[in-house]
Amino acid sequence: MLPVVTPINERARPRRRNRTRQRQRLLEILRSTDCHPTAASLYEAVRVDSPRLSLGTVYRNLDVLASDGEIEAVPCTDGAVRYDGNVEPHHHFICDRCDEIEDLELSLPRGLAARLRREHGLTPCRVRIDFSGLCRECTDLLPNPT
Amino acid sequence: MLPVVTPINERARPRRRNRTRQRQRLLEILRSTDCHPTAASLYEAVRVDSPRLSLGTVYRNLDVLASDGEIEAVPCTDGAVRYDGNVEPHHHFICDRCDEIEDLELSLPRGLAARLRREHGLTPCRVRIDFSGLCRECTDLLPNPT
DNA sequence: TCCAAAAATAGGAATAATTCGCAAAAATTC
DNA sequence: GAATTTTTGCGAATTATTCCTATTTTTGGA
Repeated sequence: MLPVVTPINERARPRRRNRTRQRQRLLEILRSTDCHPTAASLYEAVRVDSPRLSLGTVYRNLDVLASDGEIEAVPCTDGAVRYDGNVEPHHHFICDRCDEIEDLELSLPRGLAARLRREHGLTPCRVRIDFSGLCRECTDLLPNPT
Repeated sequence: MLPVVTPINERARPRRRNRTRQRQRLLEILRSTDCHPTAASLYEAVRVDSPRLSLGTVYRNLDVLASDGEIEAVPCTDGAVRYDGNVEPHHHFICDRCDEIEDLELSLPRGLAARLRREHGLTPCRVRIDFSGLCRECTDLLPNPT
């Protein structure tokens, strides 16, 4: 049984965050790329400079960053979780063949949230739209339809 | 390095599928509920009648059913994968608090696929829109905003 | 109805992904 | 720079999923 929702003033106690080298570095990497790395590949990347970094720290920091809204976790169709340093509202295109994720700046129907609340009684906080199919490169690899 | 895309006529060799009790039962359960169970809870459910069912069989069959288009795998924000017996085009609302998934029949902007192809060179096969936030029940549990 | 071939299963081992616990180290506050 | 709090590294534990293989089930044909 789930607990009753914690009152706003008691939850998310604004615990102080120290600025650590490790967390800083992860954020840096995520912000400097268009890719959507997994925890494991971030681990590899940071370890080049800081071989003592532990995998647990990577996971811990990705959680922290995500819940602070500094990054976004992207669950993929295959169950993998990837991370995105782009927190501007946007959506994704996930390639069925090479699993690459591409950011999509797509205008979306306004008023969708209002409609959900009005017609369904739901309170949406996030909308995630993932298109999947073939990216440009993989489309080009397909045998030409005759 | 990924292999070149297999030509259409060579792939998905129509391997014969036997009709097994186990797979049948999983499909039955998924079709008879609005819930979006995990592999583990399906395992529990089937084991009530068939205690010899193995978890590997559940996973194998969920994969088979999904790739045959009989069910749909729904990757959630927390990384969990849930399964959906409803394969009609629809979207989901995932509650941030109780993790329940609700199907949403929502009309979506037509021509989105065409636009993606035209403007981005992408070939979308599926569009998955997941809204998340609070479901009706969890909205009601929130302390009243003053 | 019985047989042979192919597909699927149970069961368990193996792997992968993620979380946890805790002592030591680092960051922050004063 | 000492006290306090947060974070880390490390390894162990957990969870989710896949893989392996001998056995069983299903199926289509004789």
